[in-house]
Amino acid sequence: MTNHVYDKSSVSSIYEHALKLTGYSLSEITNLPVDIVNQRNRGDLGTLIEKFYFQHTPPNNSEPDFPEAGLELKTTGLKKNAQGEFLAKERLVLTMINFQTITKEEWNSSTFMRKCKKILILFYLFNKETPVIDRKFIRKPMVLDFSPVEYQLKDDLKYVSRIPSGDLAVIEKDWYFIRQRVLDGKAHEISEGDTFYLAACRKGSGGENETLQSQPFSKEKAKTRAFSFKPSYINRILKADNENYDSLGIGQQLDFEQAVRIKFGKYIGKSINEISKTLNFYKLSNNHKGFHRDLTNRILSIKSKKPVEFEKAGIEIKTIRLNSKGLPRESMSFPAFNFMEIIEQQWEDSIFFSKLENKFLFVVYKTYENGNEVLERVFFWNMPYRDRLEARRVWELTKTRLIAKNNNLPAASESYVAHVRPKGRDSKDLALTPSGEMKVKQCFWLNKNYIADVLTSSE
DNA sequence: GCATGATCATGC
DNA sequence: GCATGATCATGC
Repeated sequence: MTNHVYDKSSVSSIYEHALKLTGYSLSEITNLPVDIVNQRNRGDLGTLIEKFYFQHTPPNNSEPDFPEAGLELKTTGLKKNAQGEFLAKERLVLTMINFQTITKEEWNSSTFMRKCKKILILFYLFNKETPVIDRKFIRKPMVLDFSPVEYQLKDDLKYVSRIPSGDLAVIEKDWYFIRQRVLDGKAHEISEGDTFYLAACRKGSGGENETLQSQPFSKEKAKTRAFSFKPSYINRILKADNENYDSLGIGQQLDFEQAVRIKFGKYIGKSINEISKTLNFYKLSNNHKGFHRDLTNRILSIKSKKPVEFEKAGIEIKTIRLNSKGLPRESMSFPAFNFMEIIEQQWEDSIFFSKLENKFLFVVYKTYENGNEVLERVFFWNMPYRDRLEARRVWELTKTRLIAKNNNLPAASESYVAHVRPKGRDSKDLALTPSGEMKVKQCFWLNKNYIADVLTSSE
């Protein structure tokens, strides 16, 4: 058994103790009681770590797990992507949102800050097949500190990762946005996609058993929610190679909406030709399929694929081109999926799922009858929950058919929201299907009629 | 060489 | 005219 070899009132001592877990799983580094090892559902890894590794019982109130040190402990799963990088498996849930009390709080003295001002994060390698006690902590833990930079007198704690003041401003604004929804009696309309880095995610069982909460300024019951960091934000923390990205300067002085307005404002209503001339960027060839997308990046004056703030917030930039009737010319494509992989996957682990959870920046160009194409409007959008359920249905249909060795995948006529279509370089860009047949790579698409409705309803 | 965002082409 | 199939250019 592990002894109390650390000081519960010291962040650095707790951190040093946590550091010794690196490279090991809980079962490797502690002698767990037999009943825990044999238990089928062993429960939450964070709780087990506190109990059996730290020999610590956290207070059952709004204090952090280690009250004397002011430190909250979190464990979170990582997974490897195709490029071999470790990515957050899911959002990092921080603390429950109390609709009754948040309306009376201010950010600096909020329940959130009281509990989460300093967070010790332990990263383990997620694998569905591996029991939680056998999951290895594959990288050094990290302490995330929400204290404003100016209050830090000395920085001798090398492991502390201070949240940059620009990010802190975004997070604070996100927090106030969520509070405002409750003040407006709209807690039931809150969605994870409303905000940028800090989100109000659903918590507890969904479906029929879901328990709903009352809210102070409306009779409507609202879903239980918790504050969380978006996976995209955790991934930025993990990589921290921000110097390779262009920044829009979003932070204390500038928020996302303002930044977008500043960048695009002067070009709204202008023709492609005019914008092209102003930015000295023209079609690179007669058949430059990505021209509008590339022009959009020029408008944002970025060289990287997207601004670093968009990377952190998980914002996807998509261009939509409308015909003279105001209808999208094309459906909207997503990355090609792997036939053999999808049949093993759960919806929540799919690429399509994570893409649809993202926020989108839609950049809309419209061609008028005289042939003039104009930058029409730019706006942020999130797919409503009910439509994500429909997209899920299409995804599940795809999976089911592939498993049944039926390669007729869902067509646009089968769903209001999404369909499956080829996404290859050419007719030779094939991939193996479960039926054994090679088939041109495919991807999920959002139907153009669906996009048309999204545009109409967001006007 | 390949993933990606996107557009082109065809047949009903 | 539209749904579906096919393919393109770019950038890393």
